[in-house]
Amino acid sequence: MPTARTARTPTSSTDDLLCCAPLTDAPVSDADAQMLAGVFAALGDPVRLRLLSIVATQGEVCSCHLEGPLGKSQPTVSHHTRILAAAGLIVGEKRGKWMWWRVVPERLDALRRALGGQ
Amino acid sequence: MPTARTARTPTSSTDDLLCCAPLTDAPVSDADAQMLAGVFAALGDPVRLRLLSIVATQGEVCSCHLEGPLGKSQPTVSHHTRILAAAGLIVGEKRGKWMWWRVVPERLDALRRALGGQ
DNA sequence: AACTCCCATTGACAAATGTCGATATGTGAT
DNA sequence: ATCACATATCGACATTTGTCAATGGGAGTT
Repeated sequence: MPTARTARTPTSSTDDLLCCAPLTDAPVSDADAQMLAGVFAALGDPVRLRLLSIVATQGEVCSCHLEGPLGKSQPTVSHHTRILAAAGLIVGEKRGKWMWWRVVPERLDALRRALGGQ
Repeated sequence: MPTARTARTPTSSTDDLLCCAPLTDAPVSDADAQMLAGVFAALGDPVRLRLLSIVATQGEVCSCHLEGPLGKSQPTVSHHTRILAAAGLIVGEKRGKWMWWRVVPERLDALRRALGGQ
């Protein structure tokens, strides 16, 4: 059995509030891995990625405007918005009959930080 | 039915070689969504996140050093390394009996860019 | 009131996924 | 050649996941 190599400096400075330290700096904890995996899993579906991208570029979109571009049924769209919202990637606000969705930029920032690389 | 809001400038400058334009700039294409979702799905499992984090911090790790920390069987570890490698997040090199894994930083960079946010 | 529209929830189903035991392949040492 | 060990693959299984039809609950309109 060989021995390990080239260990890097574990520069875990200040864990940011939104998420966890970069996973390239130190082995991610079990709890952090659980939470992070949940967010990445939310992005691990092409329909949800397109949904998120549409909301991000439009700024604010109601569910009724997603059914068409995504080519999915209304329950399916609702399903995906719920998952993205549970992951903290989008938030919804009900105004009248319509549900307006927008992205949470801080969440995307936190994800980018979690991916390390500075 | 309401109308869309605050469309942002679609500044898709030059699609970088490794991946796609930031999904916050313009609606991601169907093909790009498919590919991106595959990579994110690879990160959407806590065991794989811990595996990747261990490899990233150690610099180079052989499979035999992952079984213990991950608390998973040898076939399961092999399964996860295969998925991460297929996603282009790690690469393996066989030296003697051992398989050495290391991360592909460019792939993480591409992912961070895909998440947009400057 | 009744009607229409938007959205969430439920139930069902096929498909994909994570896990492990058993087995196969390959490498190095004796 | 034989043995020991590291890894990959196969088969099986339970669980999760993506999808839609059907239904229910609100909100606005007539």
